[in-house]
Amino acid sequence: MKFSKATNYALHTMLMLVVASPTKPVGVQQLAEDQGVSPTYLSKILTKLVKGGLIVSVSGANGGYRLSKKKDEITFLDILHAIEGNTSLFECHFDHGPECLIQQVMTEAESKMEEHLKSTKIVDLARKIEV
Amino acid sequence: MKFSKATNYALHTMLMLVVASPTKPVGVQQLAEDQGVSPTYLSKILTKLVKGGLIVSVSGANGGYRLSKKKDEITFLDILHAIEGNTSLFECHFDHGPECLIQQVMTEAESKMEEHLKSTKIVDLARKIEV
DNA sequence: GCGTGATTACTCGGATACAAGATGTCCGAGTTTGAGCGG
DNA sequence: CCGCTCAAACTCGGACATCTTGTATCCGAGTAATCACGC
Repeated sequence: MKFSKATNYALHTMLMLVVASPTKPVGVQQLAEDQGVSPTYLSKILTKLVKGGLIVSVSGANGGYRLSKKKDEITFLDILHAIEGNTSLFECHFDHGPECLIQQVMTEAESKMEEHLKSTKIVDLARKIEV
Repeated sequence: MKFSKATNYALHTMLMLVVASPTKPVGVQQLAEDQGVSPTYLSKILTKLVKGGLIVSVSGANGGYRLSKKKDEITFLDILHAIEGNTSLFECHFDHGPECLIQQVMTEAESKMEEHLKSTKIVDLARKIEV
């Protein structure tokens, strides 16, 4: 039970894209170099962000990735769900009655975390950095 | 990023032990049978709970496992930490400055979840069941 | 009846096996930009 | 100067390779209760 490295890469990449120019795409090579990752692997992660609707890819020369929408709409939770999937962290596999009490508690706990991730946007961090 | 099945087994086992008699130990075979798991595997999980100080094992005939302390002290978080370890869920591997802003947000979110797990005790569920 | 030994019912720990997911790498295919070249 | 072609710079997607982790099984060792047997 840990967040994957891919999540870490995705979060940092998104932060870079928010700081960067909104019109000009940033190449995967530069993003990868800044984080010390291979470009091919990073592109796999970014593909998930594309499918999640957070960024768009611009192919061809001078291509790369840029944000797909207004940057003040992107929350941490959006990124997490794009990478890790949006399934529940805990799933009781038994079939003891309609509702497992343990499941309920775990789901509530998860919601507490998600609430916080939903209320925090990356652009907030970007502002702190730019100061 | 998911809680393991072992966590599910551990939580349900702890619930059974809380409901059971506090003096008489419960055998692994019965616990395993109730959950449809192999006894040998479940014993591995319970060993973690023993090391975590939540339960004690009684060897020999009529042996098994029982709670090690007052049952109204055992929280969900105790069990989770015993099984999953008590390391942070998210760890930024870069060394960009003393504190990673992303790390801070993730740690805060995790704390929200842990707060809830810490404030919920298994005995609360046991009371609901016995009604 | 009582002690002693054997049997039985348990847990414990290590070794092992298997499956799935995370983490990367490699390569071919498609796409756009831009340079070069001929008219 | 214009248009065409071609190379270069990109991303995209699938197919692998590897490593770690979760899940699970098997077996021998130790331990305590119980039963059997002999005194």
